[in-house]
Amino acid sequence: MNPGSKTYELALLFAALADRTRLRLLNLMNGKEVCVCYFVEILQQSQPKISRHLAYLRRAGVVAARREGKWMHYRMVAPPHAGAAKILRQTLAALQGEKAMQADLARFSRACRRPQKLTALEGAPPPLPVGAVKTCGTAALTFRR
Amino acid sequence: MNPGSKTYELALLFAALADRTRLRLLNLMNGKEVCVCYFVEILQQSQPKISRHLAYLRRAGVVAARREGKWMHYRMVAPPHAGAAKILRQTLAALQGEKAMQADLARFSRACRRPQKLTALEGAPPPLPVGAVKTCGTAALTFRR
DNA sequence: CGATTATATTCGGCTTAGCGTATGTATGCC
DNA sequence: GGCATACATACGCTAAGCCGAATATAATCG
Repeated sequence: MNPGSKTYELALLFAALADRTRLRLLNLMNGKEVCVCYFVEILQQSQPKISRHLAYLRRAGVVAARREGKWMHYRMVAPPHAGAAKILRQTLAALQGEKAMQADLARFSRACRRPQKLTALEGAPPPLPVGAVKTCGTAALTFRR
Repeated sequence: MNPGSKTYELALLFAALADRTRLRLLNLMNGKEVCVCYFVEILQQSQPKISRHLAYLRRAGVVAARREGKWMHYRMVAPPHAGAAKILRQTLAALQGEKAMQADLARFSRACRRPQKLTALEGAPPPLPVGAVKTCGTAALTFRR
């Protein structure tokens, strides 16, 4: 299959990436599968707002969701288009250079280390590296650190 | 200077790329400086529409313009952010795989070879490879805001 | 000067995005 | 069943994008 012959709309990927909140979400999902409650806690944004942006990413085919009881886990999905996947990888790499993104990740690992300090995360399932969970078909993405 | 420490908004670049017409324009500008009349002719879109999208790209800092008499030439400019520049390059490379983009380029070179066949391009300055034109620093533009 | 050419901007309408708020839905627990 | 939790979606709003049509600007030409 020639990856260039597919009529994949690159513009749709860019529309999905054209929002700061969504970039922050993707940065947090880089390499792991994350529960929604973590996004709400780390980004300090309202739950409906987080959920709406996750839905946007899901409709754009950039992420996939998995239910585990009450909780929903989100992970990145490799775009079928090779060029799009490369752009996404490049984007994640660029985000890692931003101080705000690094701060998000720092808050994230802090929350993971001491979930008891955040009552909002009591009993919440911890994030797992992508691949550690059976994802029933949809390919997950592993971006290098 | 750490390229990642700058507060460059990646989301703005993605917003600029999140439109099919603008991607086509960028694809045509890849490596050369192009006169607006060529865009109108190749894309077969109205002149105001082309001009508006070029203005969008200009405001996003992705392209720059140079006036030559009646004509305006547009060229791409490298984003100051290293990661953004990489993403832009990657995007251009991905576009080259699309058949529609290849068709645009084919129409382009055909128009360049026989400008007399297209009365709309009679006397229009031909596109030039980037670097072949003196761009006079930043003073190339005289747009009112 | 006026006329023409090339390009830019404005205007009005339509569509969509993004937000806060409220409400719906799915699951688990008693 | 009833209730709580975790998340998703609908609603109403404002802002912005995109478009065609009309108009403005800038340079050239006679």
